[in-house]
Amino acid sequence: MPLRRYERVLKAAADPTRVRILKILEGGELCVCQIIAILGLSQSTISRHLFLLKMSGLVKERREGKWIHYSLDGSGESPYARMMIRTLKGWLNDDPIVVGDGKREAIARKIGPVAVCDRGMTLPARMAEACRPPAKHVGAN
Amino acid sequence: MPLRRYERVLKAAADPTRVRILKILEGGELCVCQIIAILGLSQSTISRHLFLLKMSGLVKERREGKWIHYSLDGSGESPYARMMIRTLKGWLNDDPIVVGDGKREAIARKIGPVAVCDRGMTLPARMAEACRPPAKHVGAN
DNA sequence: CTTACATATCGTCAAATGTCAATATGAGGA
DNA sequence: TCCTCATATTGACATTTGACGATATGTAAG
Repeated sequence: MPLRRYERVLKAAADPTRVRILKILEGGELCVCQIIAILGLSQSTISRHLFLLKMSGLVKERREGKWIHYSLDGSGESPYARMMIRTLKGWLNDDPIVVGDGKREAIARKIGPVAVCDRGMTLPARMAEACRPPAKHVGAN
Repeated sequence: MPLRRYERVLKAAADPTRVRILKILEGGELCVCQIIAILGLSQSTISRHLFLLKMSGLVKERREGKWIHYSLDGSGESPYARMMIRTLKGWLNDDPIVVGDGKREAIARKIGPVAVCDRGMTLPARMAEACRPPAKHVGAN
């Protein structure tokens, strides 16, 4: 039933936190701990969002030892995920929240997953203070 | 704030009832009473959905005396609504619910808004019985 | 087979969402 | 003006959703 599939993809892409995840994944795969550090939300919250994104076919996972790396997918048979991923690349690039995430994404990529996990899934304060930590609930912005 | 605008459009388009409205509007404008008759939901429910669709820029309204006609919009400055409307035209066309709506849509267009309203916002039983009335909550299907 | 650690799942709570019945609004006609 | 009728708005209620802390799972290392 296509409507169900459509609904899952659209609902997955409609949530602000999940779009933020999709946007930072545009730069390539990231491990869960990096995503947690970038968005500043709890580990269980991020895990749940990743699950929903995976169910909709928007992202895929890759195990590497203890770490799990997520990346954009859109290779499934449903056209919805593919279209959303492609379209999103041209959207929201000047949104302040997305820009802030991008800065923290750069830091997380530079220091790598291991360093992020060692730090308890946070980014170095001095490097990250330039870009304010994200609001707990995006809706508040 | 683009993320807000994006969220409003995506959330509007993600709801099954609202997609159904968008799909039947692809055939041209319809008055509220026709939409009520086609979807088989309460008048207040339809009115609320139309409001959300209007706020997101996906539909626009046109008064004509007592009647208000809704049609697809997507002419606003935000690219989100425009893209969604264009993309949706190629999607869900073989979904059973959308197909059923299409049959009732044809009936509603044939007999016109006045006849639909006179009948208390329902379609002629004999003509409509071929296509089962829609489930109250789409999710049940 | 333990320990340590990255991630997933569960339980709970508050907020948002969808639906309906009832009521309000507002335009046309008597 | 008053009535009728198409649509909008409100209030109540159930369901869904997103957040978190606590706990479970599973892999790597010792």
